[in-house]
Formats: sequence, structure tokens, C-alpha cells
Amino acid sequence: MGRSPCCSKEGLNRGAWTALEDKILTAYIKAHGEGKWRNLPKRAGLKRCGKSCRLRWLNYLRPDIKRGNISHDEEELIIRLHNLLGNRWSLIAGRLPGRTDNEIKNYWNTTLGKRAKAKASSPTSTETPHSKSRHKKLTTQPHVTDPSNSPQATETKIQVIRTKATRCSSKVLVPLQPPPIQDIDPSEHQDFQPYLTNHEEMNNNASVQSHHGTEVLDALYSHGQDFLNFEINDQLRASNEDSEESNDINKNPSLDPVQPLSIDEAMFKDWTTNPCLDDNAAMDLDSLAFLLEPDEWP
DNA sequence: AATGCGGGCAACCGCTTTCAA
DNA sequence: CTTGAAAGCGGTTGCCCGCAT
Repeated sequence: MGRSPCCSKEGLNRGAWTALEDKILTAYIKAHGEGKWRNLPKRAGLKRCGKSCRLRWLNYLRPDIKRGNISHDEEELIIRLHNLLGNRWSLIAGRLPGRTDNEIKNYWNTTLGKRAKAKASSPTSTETPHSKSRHKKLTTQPHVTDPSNSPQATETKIQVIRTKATRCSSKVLVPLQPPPIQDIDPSEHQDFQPYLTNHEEMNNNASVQSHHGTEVLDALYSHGQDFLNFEINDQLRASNEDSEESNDINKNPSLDPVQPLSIDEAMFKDWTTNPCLDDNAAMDLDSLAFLLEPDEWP
């Protein structure tokens, strides 16, 4: 690809991963956990760059990866989030359980971007999101990997999404509560089944979700400014967290997660009061789409 | 049946950001 | 405060596959 290697590549494998390499990497990470990517190949006995291992794990081997077609809901969400966030693929992916930034980026570049272009040049275009071309290729499995060996082949239970922008979470810690199970119909929220079954996991990831909520809200507030450079005022947030009012939402799981959103100044100062951004509803596609396109509110 | 072409996707790259010493 | 390592990110590339000719 014409560029100098990012690290020493002597004797390292490149290109598509083999089933054996996948197995080794998966086994190693299962045993030792993620992280320390640079040392990982040596320790695991893989002839790969650490970066390559990280990418392979995050984009393909993770057990919480959702394979298969992008659903209509997901597609709409991607489009709206892209309108809002631009090419912040990792942020967009953070709102789509089981989807990776690479997958969304590819999907945009190959499908949605073109469609958007076509639509722009021909506003009367009647192509629907379910047009034939879109489904020309269904679930893709890498040819190098024996599907029977793939973790996804046997792992039908999709776990909670972990946005890769995990660093953000270290600065935002919001008290969380799992959604009341009895209030949620699992059949209608299959994408979020993990949230209904794995509270511990959800709590581990909740701060990230909350942080994304901040970004979305701030984006709305700043009307397109580069809100991702926004630095959260720690003191303000701390005072908000101390405020009884700001914690009401976390204390009151009975609040309707899709309650119409009224965006006022107080809410921007204390986004945790917004029911749409409550963790109980933060991953709900409907509520988010609702947030992004207020003129479509019923 | 053979070949060319384009689409789709996995993987790679360099830059940026974050964190710890 | 500085600096280097590690990790994250988005852009780009190259290969494979399916379709058209």
C-alpha cells in the first residue's frame, strides 16, 4: 500500500487472518483479557503486529459483534447520526449495538454514501432502503475463516456493545440503574437483549453510553459546531451530580423513556434530566431517532 | 466457458489522543 | 511539566466474489 510500516514487520504475517490465528488470538484474549496489544502477539505466539491483533479482535472476533445485514432501523440511525456527527464512525458505532466503526464506515462508503449522493442529485429518487442492490450480498464471512470455528457461529447471544471510545468513559461516571425488566418486552428489543440479561455488563458500559448522550445533546445545542472538542466542565458536572434534581431520573426508572423531549437551557446544563438520555433508554433506537429528528415527533 | 469490471469488505496505514512514568 | 508508549481513529488499499458481456 505504499506506506512505510507503522512498526517493524520483519517476519510478520500480513493480509487475511487464518482460522488458526483467530483461534489463538481469541483464546489468548479470553485467558488474559484485552489490552497490551503491543506485547500480545509475542505472548500469544502470533506473527502479527499488535495493531493488527487489536483490529482483528475489535472488528471481527469479539463475541458481541453482530453479523448480518444492517437493519432498516439501524440504517436510518446511521444516516441521522452521520448527518449529526459526520465521519465520526466510532461514535456512530457506539450507538449501534454489535456494530463496529469499520463496518459502519464500509457500509456508508459502499451503500449509504452513494445513495445519499444519488438522492442529492435526484431528490425524487424512489429507491428505498430495501432496494435490491442493498441486499445483493448478505452476511459476509471471511473466506479464510471456517465458520464452524468462528466464535460468532456458536455465539448467538449478542452481548452489550462496547464503544471503542472507551477513554471518554474514564472521565464521566454517572450513577446508573438497569432498566426495569418488567417494563421491557424482550421480543421488541432483541437488539438490546443483553441489556435485559446482563446487568453487570451494562453497568460496566453505562458511563460510555451516558457520555455519548452528552455529545448528542451538545451537538444539538451548538447547532453543528464541532461539539466533539467540547470539554466537559468537571465541576459543573460534579455539582449536577450532587443535585438531587439531576439524579431524579436515575432514581425514577418509571419515567417514560420515549417521553417527548423538550430541550431547554436547564436541560443542557444538566443533560441527565433528559429522559431520552437516561441509560434506560439511551440505547433505544426509537428514542434516539426521536431525539435526532424532532419534526417527526408524533 | 472465459474474461473484465465493479462492489463490498477486511486489513493496513499514519496521525491524533490519552495516559503513566 | 515533559515525554514516550499505547491505544484509538478515520482514510485508504487490495483482494475476492458475483455479475455482465
